[in-house]
Amino acid sequence: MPHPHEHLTRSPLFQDLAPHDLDAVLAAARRHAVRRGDVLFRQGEPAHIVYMLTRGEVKLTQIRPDGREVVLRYVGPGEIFGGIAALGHGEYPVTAEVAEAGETLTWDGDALSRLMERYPRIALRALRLVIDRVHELQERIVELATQRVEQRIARALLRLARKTGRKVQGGILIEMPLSEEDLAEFAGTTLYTVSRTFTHWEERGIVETGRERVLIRSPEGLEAIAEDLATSDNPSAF
Amino acid sequence: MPHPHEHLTRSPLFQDLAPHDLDAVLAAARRHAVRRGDVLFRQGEPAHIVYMLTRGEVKLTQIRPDGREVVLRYVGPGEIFGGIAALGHGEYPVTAEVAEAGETLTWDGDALSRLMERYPRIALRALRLVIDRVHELQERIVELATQRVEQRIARALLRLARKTGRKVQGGILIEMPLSEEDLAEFAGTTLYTVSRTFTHWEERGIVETGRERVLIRSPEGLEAIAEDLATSDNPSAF
DNA sequence: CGCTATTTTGAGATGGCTCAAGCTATGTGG
DNA sequence: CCACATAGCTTGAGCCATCTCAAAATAGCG
Repeated sequence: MPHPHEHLTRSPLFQDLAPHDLDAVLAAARRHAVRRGDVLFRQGEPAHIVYMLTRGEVKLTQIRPDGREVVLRYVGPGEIFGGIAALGHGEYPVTAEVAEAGETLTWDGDALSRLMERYPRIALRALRLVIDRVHELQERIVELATQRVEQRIARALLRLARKTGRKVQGGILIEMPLSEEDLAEFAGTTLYTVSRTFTHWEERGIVETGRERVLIRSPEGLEAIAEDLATSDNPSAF
Repeated sequence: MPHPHEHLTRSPLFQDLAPHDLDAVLAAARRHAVRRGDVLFRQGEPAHIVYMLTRGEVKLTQIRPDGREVVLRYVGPGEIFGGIAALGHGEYPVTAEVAEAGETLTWDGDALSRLMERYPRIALRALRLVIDRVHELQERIVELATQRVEQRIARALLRLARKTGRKVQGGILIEMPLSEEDLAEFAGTTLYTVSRTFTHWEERGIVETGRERVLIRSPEGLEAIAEDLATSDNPSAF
């Protein structure tokens, strides 16, 4: 096994802890392999456990009474999730489904609370992390309230690219199975509109898509759409 | 002057501190009267100061490049704001404007950080508060992504009623000047649609509105609309 | 090699926005 | 105290971006 602190130091949450204290944190954690499709917890369940993803990809969704699903966040390696509930109120506000196989570290919520009282820096770090999430969520609210679907899809893609994109020759590949329906639920639209948008973009050479696969050929083109700049190459399109 | 801890104990942030420690916190704070229209800070300014509102009402908005404004939150007495930025990154992500005159307590962000290291419970409390905000923001994202304008307006009103509503005979009065434009920016729509919606609701006896004034006559009616229950009294309306 | 999940495309309906214009309180200065 | 200005509210007409529903094409998977 590699250095046991490897995964922990990767997370901002534990960044300014001394190695000795990291041991204490690690000792309280458990390790689990997770597979695509696994549901780690469901919206409404009592929240006891805090997760950290070390490999893979997890999708956090909320399901409405009418069955419509909204993706609130894609979680990548090094990120914490579920903690937000386990430290706050009693229930998970979202459902966590594994989008790509990987591995998690888990803590008992109470144990983590105690660690935080002992190591206030963890609490402060956690606070900063959650604050970043607030900013991100606020940004999405503003987007949903003011932007058109095409711009929102562009932004959703760029966000995913930043998180799980890998540079390959010819563009940036989103390294996780991402269906058009997933993307629609992330951008707050329908799979039909995503499909049509992709068709247009493909004609303009901005993306290349396949079954659950997206390759961004022109990040600049996407940015331009996201920022609502006049798209000089074809102003009348759309 | 009344008991000096009065305002502090009102805030959940300092709830489980001993009186002696409260003194330390209060010593680091400054008090200011604020008037309607005052801008406490603007989006993009470097964030040094954390605010707590003890009286009045403050509106937090984000303004888009195109000039459109989105209301992200109404802050009522006892609530903290700005802290989210002062503890995290360097800039305020929103603009804070006083919607109703009142009074603030302010701290220097660094000073509060130090208080948190000294009293980890404050950090944990803060974490819980921010977590609550995350839940609220997530809820709004789901709303914006899935609900119709009428439902969103209903929910926006109910949220405001919970925060600043006062029971009067005949209903619940929102105790702050609230224009239809404000409400539109809060619900993610236009003032025209809000006006039309109010007209319908008024005909159905659900609300009573005046210049910057909203009285909710039938909270149940509003809830029904918010939950998208079939409105039995007039299913074909709208 | 057939089954199922994913994607595409068409046609049609519509919710909500935009723009334009008039209306009505509220406050202000003469 | 009145008349005028201003901010807020209402209403109409038209449009169009996006959703809905239906159906076919495609691509993996077992």
